[in-house]
Amino acid sequence: MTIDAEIEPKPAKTAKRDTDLIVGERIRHLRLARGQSIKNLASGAGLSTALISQIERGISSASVRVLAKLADGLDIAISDLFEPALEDGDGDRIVARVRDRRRINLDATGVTKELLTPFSREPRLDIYMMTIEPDGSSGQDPYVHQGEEAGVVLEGGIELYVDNRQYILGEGDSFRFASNRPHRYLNAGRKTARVIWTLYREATE
Amino acid sequence: MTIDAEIEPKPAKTAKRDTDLIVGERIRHLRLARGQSIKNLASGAGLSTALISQIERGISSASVRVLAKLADGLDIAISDLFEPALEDGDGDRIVARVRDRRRINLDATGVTKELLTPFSREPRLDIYMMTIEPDGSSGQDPYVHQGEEAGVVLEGGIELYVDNRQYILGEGDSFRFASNRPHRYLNAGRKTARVIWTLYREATE
DNA sequence: ACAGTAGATTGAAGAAAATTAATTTATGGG
DNA sequence: CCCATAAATTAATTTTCTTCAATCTACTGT
Repeated sequence: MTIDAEIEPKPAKTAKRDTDLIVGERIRHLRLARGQSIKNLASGAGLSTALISQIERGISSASVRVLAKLADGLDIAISDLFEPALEDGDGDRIVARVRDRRRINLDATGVTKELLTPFSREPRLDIYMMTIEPDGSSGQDPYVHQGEEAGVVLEGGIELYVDNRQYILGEGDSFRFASNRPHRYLNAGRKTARVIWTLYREATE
Repeated sequence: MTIDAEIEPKPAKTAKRDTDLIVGERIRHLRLARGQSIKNLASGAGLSTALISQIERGISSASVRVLAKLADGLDIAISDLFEPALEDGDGDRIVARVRDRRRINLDATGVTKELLTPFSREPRLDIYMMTIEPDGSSGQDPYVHQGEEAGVVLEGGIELYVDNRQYILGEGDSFRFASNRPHRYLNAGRKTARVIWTLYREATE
């Protein structure tokens, strides 16, 4: 009988070993992005150059105290060092060209909706250009959904209803509200209205 | 309206000495919120009970490696330990009038920034109108902060730099990126540029 | 009330690591 | 080459981290 004294109780530390390296690379990236040398950052943060060198290479695991000093020296929040990396792997583009704009179909009448921001699979912060003809509206039933929205009237005017309250907006006026409050809009004027409309929605997990 | 002449001299060394304690209290709070004992968390995270006790009391400054294990044991992201708790206080207005727009002062040269959306104490989804004169720019050092931003060029053109990559934007072009990627902008053209700039930031405590 | 007991937390000393200061290697102009 | 700047290495010190013992708290039964 073979006695296997080695027991493997731990369920594999998933990618946790790499956290130091990920954080280190993030720090190095941020430092280089603003043209700082290790020595420069070290004096700004009150740390030694050797430590920063090791942290950036993933050899050393920085403590909260050190992270706080580094964040101060880099003028960022500590949490920025741990936010999911969006470095290069994401397929989301940064720029969208005017000729590539997507037109969104709506059941609303007399309304054209164009997505201005680069297309992404996950809805996040998006900007739309809404063109609302006279008598055009979002439809009979108010919208209720997640997220937050805001906008600016560029031309013309609209009537915005939020929680059954009416707001009359002219050129240059703006609005913002949580999207879970019932809302709808209407162009009661004689001129075509153009509105910059922005939406923010959390990524669905 | 009275002009508030109070000056904030310096954000000072914002609570850097207390970061360990703040993080510790956050961990303790999270642990107790799910009815875990130190021992329980220790075995789940693969750490000693004494260490967790010291971290929670602010006596010890946890390293990134330890933070990763704790976050795993608490089933949260590391950044959650540094993000301020968000709350929903809503006394904010829905509409802002064009005549009430607030102008924001910048150290950037040749740039005017106007807040279009209704003012709120907590920054959330905000829309700005940026007017960038020829040769105007965001300044020498790139910005790095939390949140996400997007925008549309209404008139003129700008050069946008994200992660040291250059994007040249003309009228109607748009952009979107996570604000923790180093970014800056510049108007290299001869015409004044006007850009709708939107920002979304989680509520800060 | 009083032991007794079990679970939870804290304290102390040695092992392991992070951190500093000093040195060495590498890189790039005049 | 020589000087200046940046990054990596080495050795000494400080701090974190673990193991284990001690203290504390809450509850049980008599």
